[in-house]
Amino acid sequence: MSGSRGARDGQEYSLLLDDQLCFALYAASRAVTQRYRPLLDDLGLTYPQYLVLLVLWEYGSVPIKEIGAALQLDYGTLTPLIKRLEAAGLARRERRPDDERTVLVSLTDEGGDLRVRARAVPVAIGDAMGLSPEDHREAMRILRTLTAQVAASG
Amino acid sequence: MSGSRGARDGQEYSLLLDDQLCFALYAASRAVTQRYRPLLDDLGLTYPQYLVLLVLWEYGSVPIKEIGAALQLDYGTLTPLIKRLEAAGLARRERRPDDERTVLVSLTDEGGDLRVRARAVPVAIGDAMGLSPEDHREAMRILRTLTAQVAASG
DNA sequence: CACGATTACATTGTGCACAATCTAATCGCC
DNA sequence: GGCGATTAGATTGTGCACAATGTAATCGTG
Repeated sequence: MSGSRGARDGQEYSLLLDDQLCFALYAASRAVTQRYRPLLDDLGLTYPQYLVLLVLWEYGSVPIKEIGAALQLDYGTLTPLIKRLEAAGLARRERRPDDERTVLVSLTDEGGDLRVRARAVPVAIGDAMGLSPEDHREAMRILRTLTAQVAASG
Repeated sequence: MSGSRGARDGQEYSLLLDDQLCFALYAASRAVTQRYRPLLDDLGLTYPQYLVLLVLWEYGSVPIKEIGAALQLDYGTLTPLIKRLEAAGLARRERRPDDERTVLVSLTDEGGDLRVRARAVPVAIGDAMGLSPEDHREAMRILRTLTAQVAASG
């Protein structure tokens, strides 16, 4: 199991796959995304598209930059993604009149209506994760700490 | 088994981005991968390529199927990835003589040598995550629980 | 041994992620 | 008003992820 390896604060860092929190994180993230897939397929969405709609449902009309800030995604990801939402008739893109650099993304009626059908999604996912309320809270706390630390250490 | 959950035992599932553990997980995973990038760039690797090398360093000569089982990745991801490792001179691909269906992946000398330089990577990442030993253990436990539950609920 | 089923892998196509580079609109400052 | 710097966004290219489909080798059973 744990031999002589890099250590700090009594923690050991090996090159063994199963020892790595990073891999556990990466695997968990992909497993959850896969669990989302059949649910989101029914809505005609991918997981990142669903995330963009969460932002739009919450805030209404939003510049792409703010969507990127909320989701930590860049234009290279968002520009084509939002164009696909537009092609699907769920979102609209329009330049802000008083600043033509900014593209405001807003919901069509169809995109707004999807919110009702999406209500069941987080419930189903929360259920599938099968964590106790305490573990759920702990996971949120640790992941936020980790994300903040990792971002700050760059 | 823990039974049904939903909003039922005191947890609430909203459509608000910040409430969602799934998003925290997704964001944390990408943040960690980004933190890996500069470290792995020095080795000429991407994160998934690094994961494949972890498996090879640990087990030596491995069929693609087993690499996929260890990393939970399919052939569509692994076939081109391993071909890039081969093109970089780090890995070799050869058919198993007694079963020509199987492709055994093994390390070149150069791929083996990279292990020494990679030792510093998990240490740096563990350091950047900045979790206490207790939180680190808790995170591993919760993520494994979550991954197992989510996979089983499909 | 024949032959359908299975297995291991490859290929194709779509959609993220993200770095690097580019364009056009706006702002700051004189 | 003129002009360099900044800002918002688009584009291009590489590399995952993963579904769907295809192919060749092997196995199982009669």
